[in-house]
Amino acid sequence: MDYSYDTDLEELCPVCGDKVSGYHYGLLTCESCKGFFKRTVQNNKRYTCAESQDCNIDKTQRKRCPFCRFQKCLNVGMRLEAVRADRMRGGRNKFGPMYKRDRALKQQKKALIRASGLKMEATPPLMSSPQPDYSFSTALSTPAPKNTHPNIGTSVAPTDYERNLYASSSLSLSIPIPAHTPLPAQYPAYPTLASHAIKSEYPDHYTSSEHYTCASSPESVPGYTYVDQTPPGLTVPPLVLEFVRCEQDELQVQSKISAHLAHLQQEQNSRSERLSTFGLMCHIADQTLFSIVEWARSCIFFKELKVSVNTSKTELKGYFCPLWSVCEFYFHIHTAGHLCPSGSKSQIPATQKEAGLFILVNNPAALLSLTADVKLLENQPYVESMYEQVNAALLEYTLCAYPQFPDRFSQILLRFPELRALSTQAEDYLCYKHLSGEVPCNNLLIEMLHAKRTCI
DNA sequence: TTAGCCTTGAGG
DNA sequence: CCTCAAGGCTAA
Repeated sequence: MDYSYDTDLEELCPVCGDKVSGYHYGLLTCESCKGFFKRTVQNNKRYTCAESQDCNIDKTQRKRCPFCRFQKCLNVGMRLEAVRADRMRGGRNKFGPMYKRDRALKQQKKALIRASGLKMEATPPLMSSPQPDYSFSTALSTPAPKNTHPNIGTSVAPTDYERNLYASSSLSLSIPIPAHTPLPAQYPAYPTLASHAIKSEYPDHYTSSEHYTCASSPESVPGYTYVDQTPPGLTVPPLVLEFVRCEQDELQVQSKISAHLAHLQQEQNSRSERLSTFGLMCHIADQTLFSIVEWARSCIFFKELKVSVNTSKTELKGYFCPLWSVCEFYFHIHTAGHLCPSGSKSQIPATQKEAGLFILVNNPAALLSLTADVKLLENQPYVESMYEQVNAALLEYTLCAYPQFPDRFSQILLRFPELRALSTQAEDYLCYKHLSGEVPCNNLLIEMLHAKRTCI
């Protein structure tokens, strides 16, 4: 058996890129960053940066600027509260279940990629490439002979940058393994933002609050199963696989949101006039949107379109429409199921099963939702070809993953009008709130809304 | 101060 | 029992 796919997925320390030695203080890191983080927090160390607080941290330079190294530790999501105040050794902390879940997700992803890699060698899956110039392989900058299906598992060597992207996984890895296999599909694909406060294990030197809000309460995570093997008969289209690979690391996204909420909580405590619940929701939505933009930037199609948060407003204008579509799609999926206050009316998805249907194919489906805006784009042929490819991949995937539900694909497509109606409602509501001055300043949501309305 | 290796101990 | 993430130790 060829396990070379494993090395593609081998984890690198998100702080310095060194080899990971296990879960430390909230996520997978190397031994040295673990030690560094521990020393810093335990001894309440304060560093200063000799440069402009944006030093590059990698394996060779990590010793140069402890300030930026610690900053990066926090940014990638290492948890202060995992450092023990009483210095007790051994045992387990409340992050245990979180680590376990993360392991299970990674395992699943690995199995999926490996299985489909092996499959592809045997039988190249179908995929339409109406315009060879814009084929998937072109998007990956690897020339592929005409009429030969590109095999991303073997023919494409990812760049270091891409390797890093692949190394981290899953904002919402939820590629289904067919119905008979027990799967964590019942899990929220996105952290449940329960307002569950856990007590810090360490007296707080870094924030004024004694409590941190945990994005997902680890002890409330229900049981799940490891999936060591992808069931036979499942062929995952390379494109879907590519989406799986470029998904973001769920633990990191989780802890970023958690850190953001802790920060907000702190601000709330010190501010004279507090944010409304709606204002808080806007902040959370903003955080989510940032993650989406990050995802979009790593997505091969958007890479081709050179989407960047740094591109100028005019440049962005053209891309905001599709980007917005993706965002609204994500936003609704993630908010509908997990962020909406209980009792609030959420039209999608109606049942758990449907929730699964949506979440499971969210990336290709998000791209499919571009269709309505295709005409507004400059690089129309490219987008159209991309649409075709995503379409074909999703169709193929649903047919393979759910052979017992041959109309799954059309079911998904049928949901789009509903989604669009919902997002229009959400936009109107947001506009109304914005006009009445209730949306916090510098809100990315509003910025995107503006961009969208001006470009239509 | 760093980072590789060692010891510990709750939870499975 | 075993696992594995905490803290501890120590040579460079």
